[in-house]
Amino acid sequence: MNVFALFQTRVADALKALYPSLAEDILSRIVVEPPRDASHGDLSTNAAMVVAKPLGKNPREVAAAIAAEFKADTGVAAVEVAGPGFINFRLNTPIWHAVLKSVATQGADFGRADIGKGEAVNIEYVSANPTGPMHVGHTRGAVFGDALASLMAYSGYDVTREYYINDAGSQIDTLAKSTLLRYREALGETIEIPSGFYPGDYLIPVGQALAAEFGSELLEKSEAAALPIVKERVLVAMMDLIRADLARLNVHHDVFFSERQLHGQGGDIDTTLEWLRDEDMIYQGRLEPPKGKTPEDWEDREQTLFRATNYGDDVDRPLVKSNQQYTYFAADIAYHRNKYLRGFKHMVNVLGADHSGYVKRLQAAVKAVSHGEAEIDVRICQLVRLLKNGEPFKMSKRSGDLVLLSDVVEEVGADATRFMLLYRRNDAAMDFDFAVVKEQSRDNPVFYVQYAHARTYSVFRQAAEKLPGLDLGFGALTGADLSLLSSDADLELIKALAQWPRIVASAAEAHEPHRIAFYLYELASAFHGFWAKGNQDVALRFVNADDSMLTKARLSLVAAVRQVLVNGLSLLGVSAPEELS
RNA sequence: GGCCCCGUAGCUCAGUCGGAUAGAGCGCAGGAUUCCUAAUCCUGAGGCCACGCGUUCGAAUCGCGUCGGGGUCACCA
Repeated sequence: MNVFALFQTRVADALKALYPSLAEDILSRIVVEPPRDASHGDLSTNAAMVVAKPLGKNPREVAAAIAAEFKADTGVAAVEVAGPGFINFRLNTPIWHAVLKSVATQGADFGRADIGKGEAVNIEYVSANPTGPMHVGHTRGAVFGDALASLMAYSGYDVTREYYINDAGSQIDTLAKSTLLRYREALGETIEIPSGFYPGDYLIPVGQALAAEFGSELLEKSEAAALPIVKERVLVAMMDLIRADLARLNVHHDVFFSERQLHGQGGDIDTTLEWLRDEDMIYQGRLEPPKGKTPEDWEDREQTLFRATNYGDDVDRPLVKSNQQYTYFAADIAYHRNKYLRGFKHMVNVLGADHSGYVKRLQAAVKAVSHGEAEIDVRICQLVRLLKNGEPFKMSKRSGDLVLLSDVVEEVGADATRFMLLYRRNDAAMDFDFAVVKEQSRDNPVFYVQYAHARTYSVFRQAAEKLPGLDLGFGALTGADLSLLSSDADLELIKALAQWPRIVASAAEAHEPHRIAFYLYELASAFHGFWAKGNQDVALRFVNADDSMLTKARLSLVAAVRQVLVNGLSLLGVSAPEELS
């Protein structure tokens, strides 16, 4: 039950009855939300101000007319016009008790919405090159994409979580060569790793596995013959490594899409370019060097260009390199056409800040290959600066100069890592201080929220102890007399719960999972606040040994808080422990 | 030089498809535990929302410009 959506509809209906000429798209701009100042009431709407202009009427006049429609409503205790034309509603308590009831009956589905209407959305995230283990730079995008996917699935989209494996470029050739060296090392040779190769220890076991599988057989082949075999093995090994790293963070994908399958004669890239040519989206031409500084090896040449400028990009983009291979972008156009042909009209890509220059051409590509039928939202995750006590972070590394994702998870745990990364807007750079994130204290919102959840279990333990005969089962609680929950403190907490569905909807629409994290913090705060009131006022305790009826009602409130905390934490992929150790 | 992101309390950040007196945590000052976990709560101080101009009933939010921080700029992926 979403109280806000309910009144949005009712206000819109009232307006339609009053002014039949109003267009639907104007009505859709009406917002019903809690007023900033709670003393203004429970709900507030800008409806009158939104429609006043198209109607050519005074906002306060319209507001008064709408308000009159609700005067006789039994659910509405008071309705008044305020300020420039806000309409404020104060609701009667049975509505809030109905919300509480619906949390119990809907359970994990309380907050689930159907804004996606079952439409397919493809969310691509991580897509790190399979050349080694995941490092911290990948972590934010991984967590963000994963949480966004959960959020959109919860909001009625048919979500596919996808990982694009960049397994076709020259980096992969270098990876194979590096692995071949490790293979020779495993056979007893002393090797030296040239600069430009991948020096990481993680290739040693791959070399050993090759030695175990092939003995010295590969040495007898030419490098050209051996490399493809090595490449197959090392790609599998690297993807296993990456999947294992992601699993540590509780990040998962449905589809791993290989770039290599797009290449080759008659492959998707060929057919896509042919199609683009037929559509006159490709031409042979020259590019201007970038303004400001010309690259030293700039070569003015005629090349195959995609008309990206026709679709909002700043320049047309090359599709074929000077060595006649396809550019990365050519493959990416084919890839996104493939997504479109698989039925995705909604796509989301989660990219790192270093790819922000890539956004426009990606949007251009999607627009072109779908004739404008598909849309792609590119979410950029800004850089994360690693700190320890305010100092730039260094730690012992197992490979290269990079701090690994697995190091971070080992150091602070998956829950804290995920929550902290999701407790920031994705498009703002952030600091990640290990000392703060590790500290299980008030500084750390993840423990604050988990503590609130654990406290709900504590309440039930207490109830079982103090009222041994009391039935605390689900059936008993749904039968509780909720009208006993009439204090301001009770209602305040229920109203916090009532926010959940609209928070989910707004977060899903905006593709902003951090709103979930902030809401959970607020709900936890409301719950901790209620708890503290019980210290002052016995009547506000959850457990009252001499009043089992009130206790039951309060316990159903506690159960509802727990349910919403669980619903939110599970969207974020953060655990909800019954006790903090 | 072009493009993208950011600039809000001492610090870290919410709030931004225009809405009422701009919020939270930390830090600072003070207070709460005979009673459900004080890993908690309550009170207080603290702001030209970087700056200027504009759009209108109304701007932290939208537009233009300036300043400051970060990212990025054919033939890498």
